[in-house]
Amino acid sequence: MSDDAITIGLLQGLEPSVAEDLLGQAQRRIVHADELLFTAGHPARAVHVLASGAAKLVQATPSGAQVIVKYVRPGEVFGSPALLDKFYPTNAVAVIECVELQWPSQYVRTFIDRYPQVALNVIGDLEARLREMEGRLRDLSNEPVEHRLARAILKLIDVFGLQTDEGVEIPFPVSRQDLADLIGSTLPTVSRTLRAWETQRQIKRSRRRLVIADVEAVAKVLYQDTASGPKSRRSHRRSAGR
Amino acid sequence: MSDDAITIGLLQGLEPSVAEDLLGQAQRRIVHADELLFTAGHPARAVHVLASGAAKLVQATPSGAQVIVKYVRPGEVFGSPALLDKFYPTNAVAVIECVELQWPSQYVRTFIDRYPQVALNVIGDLEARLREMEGRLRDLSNEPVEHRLARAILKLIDVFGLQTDEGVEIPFPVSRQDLADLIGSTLPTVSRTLRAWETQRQIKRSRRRLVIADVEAVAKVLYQDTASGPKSRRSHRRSAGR
DNA sequence: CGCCGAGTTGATCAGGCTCAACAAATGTGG
DNA sequence: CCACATTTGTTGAGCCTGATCAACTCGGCG
Repeated sequence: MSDDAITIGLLQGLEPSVAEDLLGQAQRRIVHADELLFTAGHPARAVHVLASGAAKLVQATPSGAQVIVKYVRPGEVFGSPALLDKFYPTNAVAVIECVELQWPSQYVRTFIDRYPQVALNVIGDLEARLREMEGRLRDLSNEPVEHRLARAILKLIDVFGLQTDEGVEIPFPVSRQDLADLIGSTLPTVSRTLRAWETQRQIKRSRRRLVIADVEAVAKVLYQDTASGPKSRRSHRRSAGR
Repeated sequence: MSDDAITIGLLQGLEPSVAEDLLGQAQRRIVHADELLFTAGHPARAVHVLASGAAKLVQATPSGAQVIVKYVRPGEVFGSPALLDKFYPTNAVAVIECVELQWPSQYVRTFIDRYPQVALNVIGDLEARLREMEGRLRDLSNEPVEHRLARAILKLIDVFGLQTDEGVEIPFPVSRQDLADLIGSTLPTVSRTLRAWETQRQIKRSRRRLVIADVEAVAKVLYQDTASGPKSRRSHRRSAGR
């Protein structure tokens, strides 16, 4: 590939020459941090993939609150509503400088007609997102804030984490508000929880970046309740299993 | 079509003869109420569509709680992980007697190669589900139980509602526990809320079915807080936009 | 060096979960 | 067809997590 070292899901399983061809057709664009890649409600005219950087898909609620639907990593397809001539359902915001590839939806559709594998690749990405959303729904329904926060951070590590000498770093700014929007909580609550972990040396912050010194310790939050009482709450939600 | 009056999303946009062909290849099966259509964790070998009836996709959490990921209506594709040789991520339970069509994943894939429109149809269904999940995530993050319940019921009406002389009926049993699992709440809370509406004549129950006498009244819950104080809570979640 | 947005932290309070006991409805057997 | 068993729904009391409000601190940037 004549490109970055990322693997573009959209092109998987295609003959190298074909992939090359499709890649050549892409519109390439640089988007700076905090700029919009696309806007909720606008007609979706193109299918998007990041070549580098990272972006978040954000939905604003009528009441002014925000929900971060997803952090997009390089290689992942987003904006696929374009294939159906729908509208973008979210804002896409670059969290650091990105290189973005775009294909006009019309073009992708004709490409799919010739190489249906492309459609399967899109289906794969959508399925993965659906699984992820199901998981988040489950968490939001049943888990306390502390667990949801731990999961969110572990997920960020898994997807974006870079090993440094200080620990694993998330290579873009993630504010407390971002984390709150990600787990359906509030800034003060996230701050408190995170602060506790910070004093326990599990996590720190260096120049606007999140650095996780002890990933295992964060994971452990999910199993043993951190400190307080040994009484597990929220147990009796359903008396008998089917 | 040689079939029920439902429209199968999977076959949209295909030549009638082609659709007929694919339909003929389907494995047809009757599933009784409360029986499993497929089981979470098992390898997904087929793509599914309901010809009639209704099913729920249910995930069990380790702690024994359940989450209803989705109610499936006739014509909708489910079990699409099969296309990628994955595992079913949920249980699928018939909520009333269903007629189910199945296509072996292998077969669907070859069919997609010939008629890529089928893949686009799957993508359409997946996108719709993703939008739905995003909405639920938003609700779960920001809305009180009462609103979530109203939304869930309105959605059920929209998808499955049948007009009767008593009002709009959901044509299969929906327990309080089901509703709780759907909105991420608990049986007692749902019961209380629903009871309040029942005494206000917005909703009743007749032989295990939910009957909504006054749909507008339920919708109104979303705008004006039902009874209590006129003070809207959860307003200050985010001070300034953007 | 002082400003400004982001983060910290305390105090307060309430939505809704938990526990628990009772009532209603559905199903079963005599 | 009625009595009992089992499941589902109702309702009360109490409490806890986490939201809200608000004041203050920190850190980066002009």
